[in-house]
Amino acid sequence: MRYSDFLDIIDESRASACRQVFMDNKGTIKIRKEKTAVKNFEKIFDAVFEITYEKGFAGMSMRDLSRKTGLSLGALYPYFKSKEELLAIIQRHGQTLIKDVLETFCAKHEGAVEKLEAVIKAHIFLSEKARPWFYFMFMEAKHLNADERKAVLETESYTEKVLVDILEQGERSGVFRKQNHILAASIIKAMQQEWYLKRWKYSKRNISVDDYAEYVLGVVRAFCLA
Amino acid sequence: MRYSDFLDIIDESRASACRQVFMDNKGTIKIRKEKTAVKNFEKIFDAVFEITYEKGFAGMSMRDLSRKTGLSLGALYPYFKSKEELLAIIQRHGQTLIKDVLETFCAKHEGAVEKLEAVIKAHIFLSEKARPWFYFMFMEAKHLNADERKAVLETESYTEKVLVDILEQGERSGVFRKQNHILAASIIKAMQQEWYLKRWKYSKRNISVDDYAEYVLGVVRAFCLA
DNA sequence: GTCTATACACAGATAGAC
DNA sequence: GTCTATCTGTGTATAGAC
Repeated sequence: MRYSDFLDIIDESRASACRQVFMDNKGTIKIRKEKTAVKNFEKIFDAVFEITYEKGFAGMSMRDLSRKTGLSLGALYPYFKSKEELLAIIQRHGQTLIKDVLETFCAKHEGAVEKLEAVIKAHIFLSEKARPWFYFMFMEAKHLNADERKAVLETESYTEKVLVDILEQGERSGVFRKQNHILAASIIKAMQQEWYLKRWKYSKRNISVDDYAEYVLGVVRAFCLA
Repeated sequence: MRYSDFLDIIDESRASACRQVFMDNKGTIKIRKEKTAVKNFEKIFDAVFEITYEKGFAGMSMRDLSRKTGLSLGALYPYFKSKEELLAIIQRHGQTLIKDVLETFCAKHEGAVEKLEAVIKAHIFLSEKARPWFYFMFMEAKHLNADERKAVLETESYTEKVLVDILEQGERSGVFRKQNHILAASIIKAMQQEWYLKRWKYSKRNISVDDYAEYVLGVVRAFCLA
């Protein structure tokens, strides 16, 4: 699977993400018209990611956000009831995104080797497609309140468990070697994370997401295959 | 080399770090007595790391810092002329720490394999010894001004280059296989980073720094050795 | 839905007594 | 060296006109 194949399979666009956010938060969002909401959420999220990449979420003032989106301070609040809530909205959507994609690609294969490769690549490709979202989720998780933070840890455990289960399945069927699968899964996750945390390094060096994903799979084969 | 051996070789303690900071910043620090300065810098750094781990550096107010250190607001400023300067002091010291340790352990070996293993372990062990420092450096680099930020990127390039040079040396002497050494170095750095970014995961699971370092070396051998 | 104007809490930083 | 008191700017959030 290459990145272009991945894009054909999942239809993840900025607009669809914003529509999803609108549906999931109808309770707190004061805006009634979907079209308006989607259009402005696009502006808002883009602005949040851009400003936050520079100075962090805590360092972003609502005035910064107002300036960058072109919406006034007063016009922002109908979209989220507080700055804290805005953070939570972004984090929650990111988590469902990850879970949905992993489930989709897990279900596509039976054999452990194929399943592992699909799941690893899907995660890297999703983080490429929604790079600012992933970067934001990682860097700003600490600013969530206790409950939301717990949800992040649960997603973290979930994605690790997906990998561990596949590795165990492969050990039983003899394709993967016997080893500490938790450590193996952690290393895999570390390599996936590298892609969206240090993206600038790879852009500068013309290393594409396909290059990177293939390299990671080579490493994984080297230390997992029996 | 095990973690305990590493500790015998480098004499890195909280007090020695604070003494170094005091010496390196005599120009801006208003306190004259070394003993006082070291004692309070220990309190200050501990407090910064603890508060920042919870809410980030931008989210830490000087009043938070005052409360946690037990020093009044007015008593803090003689130690650094602004909050921004406090951030820079911590980042600068962290960078010299990394460079010094890498140089020390690079010089200890001739062969590429031994050199690579020593350098990888030294970095992981240093990040274990100064864990909060490393975590802080990574998470708060974005709040530096342009010049200090450039210095961080240079340290990043430097540590990567150390690895690439060793991999190339080993390729020439036939012990490492021919491959994209930049990607190899990046993956190694990603695994090192994992240790201090997700430390809680490993504490919870009773995986020691020696366990982790050995596992990483196993992975490295699997995809680097000829 | 979006605007302007504003409430009021809290930030970083300093002055000057001890 | 460290304290308390305070200056001044900026933060989030809301009210009410359009």
